[in-house]
Amino acid sequence: MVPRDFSRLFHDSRCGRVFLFIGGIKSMNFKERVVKSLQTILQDKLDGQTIEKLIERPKYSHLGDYAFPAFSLAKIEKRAPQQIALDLAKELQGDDFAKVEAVGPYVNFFIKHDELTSAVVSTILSKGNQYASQSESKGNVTIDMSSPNIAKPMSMGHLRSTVIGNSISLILDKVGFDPIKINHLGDWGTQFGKLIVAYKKWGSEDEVRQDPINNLLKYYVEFHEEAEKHPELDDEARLWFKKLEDNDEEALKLWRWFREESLKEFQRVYDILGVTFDSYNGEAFYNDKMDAIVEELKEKDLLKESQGAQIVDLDDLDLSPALIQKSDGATLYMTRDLAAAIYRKNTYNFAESLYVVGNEQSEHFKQLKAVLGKMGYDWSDDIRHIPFGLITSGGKKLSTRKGNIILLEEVLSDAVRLAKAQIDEKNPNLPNKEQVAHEVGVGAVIFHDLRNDRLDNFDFNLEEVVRFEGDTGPYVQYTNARAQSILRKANHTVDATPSQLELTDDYSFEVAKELLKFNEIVQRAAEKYEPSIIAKYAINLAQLFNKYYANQRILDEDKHLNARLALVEATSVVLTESLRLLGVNAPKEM
RNA sequence: GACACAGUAGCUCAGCUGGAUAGAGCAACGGUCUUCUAAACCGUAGGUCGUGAGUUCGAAUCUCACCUGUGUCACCA
Repeated sequence: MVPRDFSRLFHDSRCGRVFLFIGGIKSMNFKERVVKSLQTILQDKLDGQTIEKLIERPKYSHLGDYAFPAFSLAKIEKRAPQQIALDLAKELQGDDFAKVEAVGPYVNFFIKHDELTSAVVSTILSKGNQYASQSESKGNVTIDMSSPNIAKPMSMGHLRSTVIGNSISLILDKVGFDPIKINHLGDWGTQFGKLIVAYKKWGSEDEVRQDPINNLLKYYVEFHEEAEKHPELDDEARLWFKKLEDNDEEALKLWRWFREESLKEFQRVYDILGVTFDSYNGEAFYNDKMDAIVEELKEKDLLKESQGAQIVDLDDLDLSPALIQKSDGATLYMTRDLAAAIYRKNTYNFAESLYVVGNEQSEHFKQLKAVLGKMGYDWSDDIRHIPFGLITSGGKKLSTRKGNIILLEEVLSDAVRLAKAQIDEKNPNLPNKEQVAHEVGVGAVIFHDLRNDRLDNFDFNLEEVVRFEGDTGPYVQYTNARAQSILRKANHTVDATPSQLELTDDYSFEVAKELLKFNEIVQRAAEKYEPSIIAKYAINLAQLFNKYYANQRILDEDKHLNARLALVEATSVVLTESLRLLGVNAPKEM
């Protein structure tokens, strides 16, 4: 096993050979090597940048590790690309590659297995979980995420925002940003008028104390049912919300109580998920900042009256108008988000401001950006809506009002229970069963949510969500646990000198090539705010490692033992780090 | 109706800025545990990439039209 303070040990014991080590790292850029060798031949025809853009990674490994298509040269030279490829391959023979071969119109480059493996593995072992990290500081990024509504239980819908936002924060942190996670709680609005009315009519203090959220929800659903028959209830609700806004003592007291009880329950779910926040400033927090916004809009001559309401006209941008103030003078969602955006800029001076909110609100965020732009804030360009797809149940949209919800906490506890049953069956002597069951069950749910493109809609299906086989979180965790198990059994301190890490078989080579890709994977995930890129990568790496594991004996006492163990260790580092970036734990045993 | 997002194997989905034979997982069928955790591995079967044009040496990928699904479209968030 590699000791924890491995990197220090490495440098101390090998300072005499630092140059050699640096040489190993430099040669990590194999693509560059391909570009350079082509460039020396093609100087007058194509520049380096063009060549680099043309280089691709073949789909099949029998076609090499990098390939150069000769089509664009064919145009320049007016010759058949097949012929050009043949000529190029002939010229490129030499020590730099294991093989350079023309196949049809392509020149295929084969990297030497031992060279690539040892370069990648030594780099990973020396950097540990800092592999693919960037230290350059890129500034603050606020992330608006989770944002459940007070007095309503967290549903699968909130899971998406929470888990995607959390993963994005981890990914951005890895590439050098300072994420600030903001839970913009839905703790204000007319629904509190409804809730107060419902509580006063049908509720009891005892009930709320016993099971706050479920009973508050019950009142809320009941209100909507009754209000269909008795519309005057809505007027009553509006009245109570007005009281709340006017700091009426009874209304405020109830509001505070509902909020406090709700937060306690949310916290329980966040603890299960392992998610923390830097701010819980929700809608209510901006209450006293609304007038200033309305004033500012007025001053900048952006407000217009329309049908009794105050709007900002966005016709010139092909957007429907942004509603700032209702005809009764009350402010709206948009107004609060304007206040929040400005407050966040002033408080955090963000480089980017992200909103992890469902796709159905994309229009709203376009409007928000547009209004901020019209207000003269050039940083409105730094505001980004990170949308995600809808979760449905039985093909229907989830609606708190109609009582059609999937309780997040129930899903999580089901998942943990099933994970526990799995452990009892497969590994009954495992120490720490409860802890591992928790990590595996919750990991399955989180991973399931992150493995697909954010924007994909999906219909909820418990069996699907808590599956432990195939393309799942537990599969990745299991792969890592097997790797760890080997390292435990080996009881061997890995020597990370590049010359001690050379492997030549195809299975290990495929693993090493995948490990090499981690850098650009992290980069792409950060650029696209897309955790699924990491999740897919983790599955891919796990698949390749499992093939290696199934086909090559690792714990054999021969001269390559150290190299094989080093590859296992490096794989475990990257699998663990991939899972961490998704917000999933990687138990060492399961 | 307008706008947005989507349509790839029976099901759930990959397929990066266009490139060589369209890939995984589930489900089905068959094989692999005296050897490093079988939550795994190997094999078989399964596809008019919604439809039709266009751009290109080359299109699942880009453009346009159409069809289908979902969402949004002024006092909810």
